[in-house]
Amino acid sequence: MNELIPDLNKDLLERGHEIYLRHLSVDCVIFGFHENELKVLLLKWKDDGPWCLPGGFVLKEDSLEQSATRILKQRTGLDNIFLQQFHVFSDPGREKKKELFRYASKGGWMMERFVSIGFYALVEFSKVSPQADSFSEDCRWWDVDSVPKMVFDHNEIFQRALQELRMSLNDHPIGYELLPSKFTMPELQKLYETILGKSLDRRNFQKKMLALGILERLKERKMGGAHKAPYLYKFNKAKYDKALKTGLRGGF
Amino acid sequence: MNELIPDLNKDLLERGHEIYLRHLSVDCVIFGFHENELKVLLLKWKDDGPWCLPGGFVLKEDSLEQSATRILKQRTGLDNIFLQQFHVFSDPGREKKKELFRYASKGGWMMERFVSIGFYALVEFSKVSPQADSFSEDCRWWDVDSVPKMVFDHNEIFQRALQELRMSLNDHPIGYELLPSKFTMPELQKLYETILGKSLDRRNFQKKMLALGILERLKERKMGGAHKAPYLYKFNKAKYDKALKTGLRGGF
DNA sequence: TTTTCAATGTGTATTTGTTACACATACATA
DNA sequence: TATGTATGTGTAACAAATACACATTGAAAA
Repeated sequence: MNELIPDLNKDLLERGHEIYLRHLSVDCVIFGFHENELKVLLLKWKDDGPWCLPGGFVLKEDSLEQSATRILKQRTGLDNIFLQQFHVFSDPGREKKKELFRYASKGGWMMERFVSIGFYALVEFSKVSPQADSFSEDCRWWDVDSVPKMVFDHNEIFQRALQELRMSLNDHPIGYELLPSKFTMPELQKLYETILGKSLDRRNFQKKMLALGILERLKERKMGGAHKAPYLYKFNKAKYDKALKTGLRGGF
Repeated sequence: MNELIPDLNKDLLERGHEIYLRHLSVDCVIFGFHENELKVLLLKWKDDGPWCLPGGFVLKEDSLEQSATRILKQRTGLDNIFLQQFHVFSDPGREKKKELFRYASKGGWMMERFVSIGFYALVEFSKVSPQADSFSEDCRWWDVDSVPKMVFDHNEIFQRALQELRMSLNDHPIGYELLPSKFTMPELQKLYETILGKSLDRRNFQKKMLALGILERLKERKMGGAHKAPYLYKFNKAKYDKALKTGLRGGF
């Protein structure tokens, strides 16, 4: 439980409007990469409730980004997470069967309509310790290819996040937030293949990545594997950040 | 005045929360193209108030897209406008000097904090008849290179919209909404050059555009110019729409 | 009527980037 | 010590982007 932000309880569910902006929620699609699989962190509501995206509300004095950061801190224990606003979900009928949510009373603020801002986050899998809140009985990683049916429009939000992530891959570098600081070229390639959902040519991938000029090869090699030891690489953070801002591909 | 949606008046400004979602607004960056210049449609508040982006609020039963569509209909008279959600502006301090807005009383809902969803719209200049509302004394097109200082963070919203438009140009076709149905290749090129803010090679531009396979050359030529008459083209709408959805550039 | 001018239509060589593919190397295991 | 498999590297074929030149046309000027 975070001592600064009171965790939600039944009372707060009804009086949330005293500290949160009405009608606004934030849903986070938290991506991680582990054992060559792209993962997403999901919560499960108590009493055998449905799975859902980690989400929360917007404090009256916070921006959306601050709110998302707070929510991510609660679920992952991490600060300084890569965050990207990607879409606002505002279909008036998006919250189907909300009345079944047993923690909200009929007239409470939570039963009002919510417009939700979708963020996706990229985190280093090994640094995350999934944390459930007082409404959740479980919080764990799912493979992106087999996420369960979720509440409301959360499957749609997740799919949209994945689509945005894929598209951004063509113009922006990725990996710094998802991989450990030292990694091998095959690991980086697996990350790309996993996000894109298709396999790439090993040699051409290496050429392309190196041509971006954001990688530095270390003198070490990764030992312990059953085969030839691959080189370790790290990102040149300055060049990586510049590529994040300016984009990679020229176009017109 | 729209008969379905009551125009705002002083009373409604204070009781807006009865029909609108609190804390939520929509701001629209409406782009048009005229005489080889990219234009944006701005409003000016009455009594020599500041310039601002056309905006409005979200009816309790509407999605953001429906709200933006309604606002655009009011300002331009047009239906079926190309609309693109691009960013949410939620800095708690974004509405500087809001207390100077003389139409809102101190305790009224409008003086509460607003989070604004930015949309950009592309419209055919010649079809638009700019319409002020009861709060505005002027509504007109500005060249994107010389927009005036606007209220709150509206200059930032505008710049962000322009940036998003530029970036989308690399992956998505543009022109259908901004040009008349028949246009010449030089006109299309001018549109690209204006949005990108740089000049392009005439011959290579033509090759690239034709290679996209979304254009059809007509047998007519555009007569009346002082020089050789250029061919007229039109978009193949089906292929254009497909390219809008799937994107143009392969990437990985 | 003829000439001139400026913008349009079209083609080609060069450079750059992408794709496809093959062989040598090295580490752990057997 | 031999083996298998993943890694490191190079090159030819192909496609795309760029740079650049000359012929054509219509209006306007001479």
